[in-house]
Formats: sequence, C-alpha cells, structure tokens
Amino acid sequence: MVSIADVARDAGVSSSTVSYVLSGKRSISPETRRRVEDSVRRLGYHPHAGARALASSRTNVLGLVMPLRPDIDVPVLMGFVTSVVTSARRYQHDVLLVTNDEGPEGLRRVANSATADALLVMDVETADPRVPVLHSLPCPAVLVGLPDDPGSLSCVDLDFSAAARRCVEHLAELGHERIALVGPSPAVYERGTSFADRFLDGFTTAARQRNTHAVSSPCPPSYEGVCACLDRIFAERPEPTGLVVHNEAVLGTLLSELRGRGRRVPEDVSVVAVGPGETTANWPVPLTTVPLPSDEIGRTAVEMTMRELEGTASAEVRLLSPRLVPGRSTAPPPPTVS
Amino acid sequence: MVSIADVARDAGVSSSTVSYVLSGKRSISPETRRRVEDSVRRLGYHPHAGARALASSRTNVLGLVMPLRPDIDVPVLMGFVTSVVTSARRYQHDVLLVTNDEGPEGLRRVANSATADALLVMDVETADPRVPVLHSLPCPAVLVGLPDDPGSLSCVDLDFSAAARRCVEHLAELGHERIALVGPSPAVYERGTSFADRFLDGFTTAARQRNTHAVSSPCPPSYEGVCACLDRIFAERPEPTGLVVHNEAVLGTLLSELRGRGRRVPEDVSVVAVGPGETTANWPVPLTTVPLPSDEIGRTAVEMTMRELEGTASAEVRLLSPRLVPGRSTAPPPPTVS
DNA sequence: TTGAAAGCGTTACCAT
DNA sequence: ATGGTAACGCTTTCAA
Repeated sequence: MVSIADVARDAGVSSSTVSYVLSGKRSISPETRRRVEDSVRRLGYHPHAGARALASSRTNVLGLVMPLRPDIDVPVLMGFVTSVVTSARRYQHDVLLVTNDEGPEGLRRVANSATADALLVMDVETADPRVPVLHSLPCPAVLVGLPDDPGSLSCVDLDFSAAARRCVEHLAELGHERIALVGPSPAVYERGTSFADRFLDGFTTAARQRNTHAVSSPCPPSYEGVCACLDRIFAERPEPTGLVVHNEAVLGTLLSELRGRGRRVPEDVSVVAVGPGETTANWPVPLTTVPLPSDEIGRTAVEMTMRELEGTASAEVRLLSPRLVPGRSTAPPPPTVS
Repeated sequence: MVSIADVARDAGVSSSTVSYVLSGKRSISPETRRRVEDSVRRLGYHPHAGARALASSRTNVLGLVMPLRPDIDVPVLMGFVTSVVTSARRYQHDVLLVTNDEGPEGLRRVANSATADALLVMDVETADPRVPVLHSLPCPAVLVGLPDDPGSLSCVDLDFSAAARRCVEHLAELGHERIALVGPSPAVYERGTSFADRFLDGFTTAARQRNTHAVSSPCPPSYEGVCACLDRIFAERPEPTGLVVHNEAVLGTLLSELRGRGRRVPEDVSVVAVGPGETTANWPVPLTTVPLPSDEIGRTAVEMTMRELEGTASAEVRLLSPRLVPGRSTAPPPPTVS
C-alpha cells in the first residue's frame, strides 16, 4: 500500500506538507504543490480511510437508513437512494446502507463506532420510535418524511398535504363533484406512515372546502385488492367521476381493470396519479401527475446534512411544494344523467 | 466517546484483554470475560471502526457497485441490494454503495483507500470494462452477472440460458408451435448486458431444437414501445400463440394491451414471465413465471465474498438453476383454423 | 491466562 | 511556507 510517507519521500517534502496539500488547510507554494500532486498521481496514492477517520474524527461517510418492508414503493425508494449517493459524492462522501432490522441498536452501532458522520432516515412514521434514539446519538440526523414530533431533527419531504390539495383542486376546477382517493396499502396506514396520513388529511380537508363529495379507500397491492377497492368506490351513488391514485404499485392493474369494467379514461373517469416522474409515460393515455421528486428530496437531505456537519446550519423542516403536470387522463366529468 | 481504555479501566483489565474478549482470538477466563462484557454493555462501548481498520487492515465493509441507468429493472436491483445488505450483516459487515458514475477511478478509490474489503459488482456487461480494473485491485471482487471473460473473478447469476430453455420447453410441451420473446429494452441489448444476451441465446437455441418457430423483439419501456413490439410479433403468419416476457417493466402495459386487442390469456395467447417473485400476483390471471431469485443471488454473492476474504475459497462461477412456477397464464394453444 | 507496548497511516498542533 | 511529532483507538506480537 502506498502511504503518505511514500508520497512525501517521492516529492521531497514532509508528510505533513502532503497532508496540507491534499486538504488545502494551509497555503502551499505553487512549486511544492505541483511536486506533491505529481507524486500523488504517479504513485496512485489514496489516503487510508481508516487512518484519516481516526486522526480527524471524520469518516466522510453518510449512513442511509433503509426500510426493508415488502410494501414500500420500490421505484421511489431507489430514486432516493441514487439521489443521495450522487449528491453525497459531490461532497466527497460515501454512503453506507443501514437497514432497520438491527433495530435502534443498529443506529447506535453506526453512530457510536464512528462508521458514519451522520444518518439519513427514510420511511419515517408518524410516531417514529427511532426519533428518540436519533436524538441520543452523537451525530446529526436528517429525516426523509415528517414525524409528529421531530424535536430538533431536520426533515425534508414533499408537502403531501399540499399535493393532495392540488389534486382535489384540479379535479374540482374541471367540474368534478364526486371524487375518490385510491390510497396506499392498508399496511402503510396501519403503521402510521407519515406521508400517507398527510396526504389523506389534505385530500379530505380540500374536498370539504371545495364542497366536493370525497371517499377514500386504501388499496392492497394485489389484483383482488384493486378490484375490491374499485368495488367500494363505485358503490357510491352517484358514482365518483374523479380518481386520485396515491399508490404507484397498483396503477397498472387499476388502469387495466378500469378498462375491463368499460370505464374510459378520461371520458368516464378522470385519473390523477401521485408518484415518481416516470409514472406518466407508460400508459395509453398520458397521465395527469403530481410527481414525487425523489431526486430533489434526496439532494436536499444531503445538503442539509452537510450544512449541519459544517456547523453552518441547524435543524430545519423543509416541505417541498408539489407541481401538477397535466396529462390527458383528466377532463370534465361526463354529463349527469337527468 | 468511550474507548477500549475506558472499558479496560472499568473492568480492571488491560486493553489487550478487552480486545481479545471481543475478538475471541485467545482464551479468556470466564470471570474476566464476564467483567469485560459487563463493562462493555454498561458503558455502551462500540469499537471505533477507523481505528480497527487501521490496526487490522480490515474494514468489515463490502462495496456494492450499483448501476445508475434509467433502464434497469428497479425491483430486481432493490432485491439484490436488500439481500446483499442483510446477508452481509450476518457476517458482521456493512455495505457501502458505490455508483458507476465515478468510472473505474471510483473502484480504485474505494479499494485502495481501504474503504471496503471487497467489491460486489452488479449489472455486468458482456465485455465489461470494469473487469480488467477489478483484476488490478488489491481486494477480491464478485460479479453479479457473467461477462465473456471473467478471468479470475467470481461470478453468480441465474442461468439465464437455462431459464429461456425452460420457458420454451414449457410452451412446446403444451403444444405451442409458434412462440415469441418480448425482450428487454433495445438499450439493454445495445450495451451488451450479459443476462439479456444469454437469455436470447437460450431462447433461440431451445426453439430450434424443439422445431418451434420463434421470433424475438426487444421492447422499449413505453406504451408505444409495447404496441410496436406486439405489432411486430402478431404480424407473423400464422400468429404466435405463446409469449415469453423477459421485461418486468412492461408487463402490466403488455397484459392490458393484449386485453385491449381482444386477446385473452391464456385462451388465445399463453404468457410466461421472467422476473422478480412478486411478478406473479398482481394480474387478473396469475402468471406462469420463472422467478429471478435476487435474494438467493445476493446471498450467494456475499457468501462467496466471505470465503474469498477468509481465504478458504477462490474464484468460482456459479449459475443458479431456474425454476418454472406454473400459473394460469399458460395453456394449450387454440385449435388451428383449418 | 494476562499485560505491555509497538505499530497501523493520518491529522493537526507547535515550532521555525 | 514548511517540518517534526504527538495524538487518534485499536490489534497483535512478545513476554511473563
């Protein structure tokens, strides 16, 4: 292994000088800098991460806490992960995957063993048991999501309440007076997932304000689940004419089942989907969508983390404003049978 | 931070004894062991990862090299990732995410800076440019996939060639004489993705051996792509009666489009899908499936890595045998119009 | 069965 | 603008 001493010898300087050239923490004569950088390149020197962590108490690693549940929205999750990783690299940081199956002890281990400098936590619940644990750790933590009581932890998320409002308003403006929400799987609600609750709240409230009749129905990720969910919704009288789908996983099945039931989109039913950006494209009718910007959320989470590590900022809750991207899946409701 | 010296003091032993209690590398009297373990628990001691890495030249971290392409199969990828992470934890290892956008230099950085002990590489291509780089690194690497020339690197993957054969045989045994492959996106073929090639090979060869007429058609992940793909397939005369879908992303769209074209599954067309296990469930007709066992592949990759790190095994190529899980989407072909 | 002490490769403080 | 050197917290060899 090539060490800092090798580089120092090769460049004819002391190892501390090499260290300073690399960190930029003190001024170096152009000539020295050049020689050192040459040697670094020529020898293929890479500082030993462990040694560096030991001496500087900084690992340059971010711990990303990932849910392992079967009922999560996989594309959204992957969107976060890639966004976090690429953003972290911009700040010279690597990303370590931490799963939840070690429980709180896993978080303590990673933080207390100086394996990571900070923790990013995904899939946050309303009353998330990890919140108190995170407060007790010697490192900053940023939540992707919004628990009831974040205390002094930073949070980033889409403003799901506003997103729901946006969907309702869009349908209401088109003239829909009876709408329905196809929600996430019951399991997601049962564990009090933060975003699901906030979306449902926003949906219900906005509908009330608009004097729009609204029903909502969780939807399990199976063909039978989708059918049952649609049965429930279309049992309403008169039938809802607008659907808000907050469940990426069943979208395909749902659209296909609507067609199977002889309901055309958007002639008979309007559909707004909330989900990853790609959601729009794959269907016969391009969908009206409120994109879930996992990219921006991940990037923001990393940036907030970096500010906290630098000490240039402290905890903060940031809710990103939703956009509605019009497609051809929403239109005015069919004329009422008189 | 609580260090090994703190524990040693608290337990009334030397720090080397604490180290040995923790590593189990030499025998310790029961009494001493108890006292040390007590102190560890009471003080909440976690060994400093960097210090440990520095002293032992082992980081207990696995680098997982992840593709960032938009055209990968996300659920499959996530399956690997979770499988790798949970398997690694069984061996006391953490997983660091490495993306490809740093290029080969990223691999060198992670390996040469002693950030990870080994590399697991996903999304391997036929002539993968990373293979020579991996050979030059001071740490073992395991490929998920099978390049043309793996040299001395370990590989794990589903035997895609056998998987295709299995699909063809299943359809042939039911009596289908004309079949078609709905393949991955053209982009996947263009970059010479290992599994896509091997599947196509197996498909073509098996069909020839069975005297079955076969066409294959890559399928871009969009509604138009699916339509074009089906147009091409059903332009054959007589029309194919069996479809093998090796493209998880378009499955929903494809099934819905088949229905839209008035083709019933399995009465008019039989469908076999290759993909993650969940693939089966979400459709009106439970699909006949050849599962892609990301779980087993990930676990195997980790185990092979561990063996190599221990030095108890060397490079090896392991191709897992496919299973075919019968559903209700395959049946004998409709009687020929005479 | 245990302890002392020499590294491991950096960083950062104290000099000059 | 640069060099010397004491930490950093652990593992492991050597000694007892």
